[in-house]
Amino acid sequence: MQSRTPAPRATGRPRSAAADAAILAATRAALVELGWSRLTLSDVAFRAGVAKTTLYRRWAGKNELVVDAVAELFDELELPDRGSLAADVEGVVLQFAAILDRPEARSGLMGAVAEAARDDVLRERIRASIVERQKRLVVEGRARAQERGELPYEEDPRTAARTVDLIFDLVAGAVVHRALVSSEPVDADWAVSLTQVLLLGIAGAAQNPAGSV
Amino acid sequence: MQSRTPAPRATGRPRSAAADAAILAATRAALVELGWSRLTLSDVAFRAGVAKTTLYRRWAGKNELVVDAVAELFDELELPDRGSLAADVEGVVLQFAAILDRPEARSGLMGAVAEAARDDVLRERIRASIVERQKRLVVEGRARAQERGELPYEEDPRTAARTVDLIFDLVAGAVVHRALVSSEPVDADWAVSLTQVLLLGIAGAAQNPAGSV
DNA sequence: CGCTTTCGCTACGGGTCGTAGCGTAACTGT
DNA sequence: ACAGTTACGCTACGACCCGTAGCGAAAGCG
Repeated sequence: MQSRTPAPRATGRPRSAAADAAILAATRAALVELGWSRLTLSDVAFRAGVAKTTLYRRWAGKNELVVDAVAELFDELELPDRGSLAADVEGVVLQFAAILDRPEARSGLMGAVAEAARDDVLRERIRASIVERQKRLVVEGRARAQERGELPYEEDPRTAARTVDLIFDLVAGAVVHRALVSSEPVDADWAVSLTQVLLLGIAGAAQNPAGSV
Repeated sequence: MQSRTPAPRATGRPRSAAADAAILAATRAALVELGWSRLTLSDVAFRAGVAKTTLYRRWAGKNELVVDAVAELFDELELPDRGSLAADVEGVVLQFAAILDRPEARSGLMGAVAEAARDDVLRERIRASIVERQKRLVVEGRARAQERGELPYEEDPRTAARTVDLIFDLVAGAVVHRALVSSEPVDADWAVSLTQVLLLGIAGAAQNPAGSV
């Protein structure tokens, strides 16, 4: 979320926090109207009502700016206790899908990931500000399921971390792939089917025909 | 794979098939060296040894060109019979990961998906030439597992198609997300863990500690 | 009230875009 | 063999955006 200022100096004129918010909002608006490739920093600066040079003082370039602008979208993800692991998974899947339905998330997220293929610093920035922000939901839901007795406890913290990572990539990856690559809708039915496979496995899900409507 | 020529005319000078191959190869080379954003059509034309105008005669723009260039990468995916559903899944996951390890696939695929957020035609092109090309592997592996008795047959073709789509998005999405978003390695251990969750579900995989090494 | 940093503004060279125009090359049908 | 048709290579063009530099003014701190 932080622009890239290493340390806020104690002296001199402070940076306008309002400008930061305006710039990030303008970036999202530009993503909606123009998409990734046509988005220009000149345009963002105009929309935000700041000078173009101010933008370059805070962000190294388009990639970093968009990552920060998109990362904020995932702040609205929550995980209310819906009573069961299955219900929790279905809920978060639909929430996540709603975010990915917004054009600023689609083009911004994928554009940033594309650029990260050749930029180690950007890749780490994505991992820190987007991936970690979402992964907390898995940790939370998992702990809750363990309290309910729906999932076993894992003693070794390394094994536990690996499980969390796996579940996260499975769920988030499936939703992203379905919505953005396969271009098919993530609706309630699909969320139910996904959850069944996740909890029971492929064969188990086929026996229980709840996903077939 | 086809450029965009609606119908090959019977008269006049035919288009050079060699030029097509050279252009697509040059596109991949440019993706490796420059990435998505710095790739220019002028550069691709120079690498391929053709005039820039030739490029614009065959493809509408960068997006379409890259989709075609990247789609060819997935032709090398195969599904040899490894004896069990689990082994088949693990094998294809590692194959898929090997492709996604190549920089031309990383930046090209994600860049195209990013642009597809605001381009219906491009989205359909991705679906047709990349998604469908991969989905055949799921259909094949599934049929094989049904013959082995590892998976139940589904009579309703609509239900069956939905299952295939779900499994495809789960596996492909998980691999893509792990490799490109989470930026963590897709190795044999992870492939085993993924397969276990897919076949047995989360709880079932935790009981069988094969993925913990 | 000096010191420091940010901000808005203007201007600049450099690069890419996508297209137009022309002469030439390649292939087809009569 | 010849006319018809299409693809190709080449050059040139205006338009746009990039990222930076330089300036005076504004906003905090001691």
